[in-house]
Amino acid sequence: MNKKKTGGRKEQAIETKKKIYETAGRLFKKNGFDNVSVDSIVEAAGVSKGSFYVHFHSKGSLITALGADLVAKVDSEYKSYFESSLSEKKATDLLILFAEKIAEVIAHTLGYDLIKCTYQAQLTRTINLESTLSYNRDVYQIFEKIISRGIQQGEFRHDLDIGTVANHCVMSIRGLTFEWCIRYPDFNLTDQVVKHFEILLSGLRKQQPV
Amino acid sequence: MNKKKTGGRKEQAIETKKKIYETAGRLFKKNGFDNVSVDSIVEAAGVSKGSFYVHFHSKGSLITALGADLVAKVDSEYKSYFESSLSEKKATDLLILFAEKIAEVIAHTLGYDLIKCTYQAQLTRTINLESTLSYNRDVYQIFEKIISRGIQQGEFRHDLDIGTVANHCVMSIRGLTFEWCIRYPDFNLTDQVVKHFEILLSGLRKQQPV
DNA sequence: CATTTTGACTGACTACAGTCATTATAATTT
DNA sequence: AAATTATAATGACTGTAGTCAGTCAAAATG
Repeated sequence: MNKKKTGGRKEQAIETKKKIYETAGRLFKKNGFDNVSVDSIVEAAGVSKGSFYVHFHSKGSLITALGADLVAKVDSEYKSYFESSLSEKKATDLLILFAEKIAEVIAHTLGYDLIKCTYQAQLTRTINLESTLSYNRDVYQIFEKIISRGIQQGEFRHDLDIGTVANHCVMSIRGLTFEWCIRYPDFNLTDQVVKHFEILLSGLRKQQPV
Repeated sequence: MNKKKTGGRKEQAIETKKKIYETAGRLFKKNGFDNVSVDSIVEAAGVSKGSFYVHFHSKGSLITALGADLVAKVDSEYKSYFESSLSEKKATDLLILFAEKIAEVIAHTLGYDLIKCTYQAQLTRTINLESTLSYNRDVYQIFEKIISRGIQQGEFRHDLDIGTVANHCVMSIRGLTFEWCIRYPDFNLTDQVVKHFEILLSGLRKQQPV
């Protein structure tokens, strides 16, 4: 089954992993994540099932890896946009715009199937949490910057703990994304995220203790 | 296998369902939700596997049903507490207290295993969403009352849409609970929920547009 | 060059959730 | 009472993720 054209076991192993990864990507794209079994992947890739598990901890971790690649492609694009807009726009608007952008990427670029499978994998703990949290690290940092800018510009309260707030922003989005998954398709993620951030921004209290 | 002591097929069916339900409850309690298979339940209950699926749509829906029973037991107790405290305490404090109480019930009374399995079942859509949302209906209504009271008492802004805000409160808790599941045990649900509601209450903006 | 070690690779295997054609029998109709 | 209908119950079956003892060849060691 193995062509020995490229000598070296290391190179061969990388080749095998790539073959599984690309075959899986193709099949997932064609049939959706739920309709592709590990058996069908390894058959199409021409490797054994055991080999699959040499290279990936689980089906979920393969899906997560594919997702991470997809995220990486999109990430850089809006990251630079928001960092360059930091001084031009109001932090309030920027915060909402950013949250909205993320929601759109989740709902349309990544899509329901991928997110659902990723969230399932996280619940079954078949993937290392790090790989997911690293998705969110960039997002977290942009939130930090927007919030910190908002404080500097006197838009936001001075007593905010930037890290805590940024963290809750990320968690809010992840939470709403979970809600979106379980209510899909009767839940507009973008609308709800925007609404949520508006509430978060303005608070409920009538008078602000400054 | 079936004793005919109680005549009537209906009664017999109810008996069978109860037997499965109680056996499952016992086994889950002993071994945890992840370590009990449908096979082991039906074997211990002395019924066939097919019979299990006559009475329950899936393993997840059985677990959800058990959870609903557990929730029902706890619910009434704190429900009355919060409704009776409505006029005595500040809405702000009550909102945080209530959110905290829910977090505690989730983390300690219901527990990680149950919640995780329920969330998994929701993602795989093996249960009807209604059964879960009905958990949250009571919670939702208490949030509505607290918020509405807060508006009346002049504590909260008048332009709030009560339904929307109450809904986002429920979603925040569910979202943070999901986060708790994937980070368990390195995430203190109660602390994070309280923190989140504090941010939600006070908002980020320095000045409140009233 | 000969030997040992490493680790990629294999595929039959297990464990599990969920399905379905079939059977048995209580309830209903004639 | 006999025939019909409805449905609870059955268990062998399917499809799937993940495992593991064993194979084999490349790399390291002497």
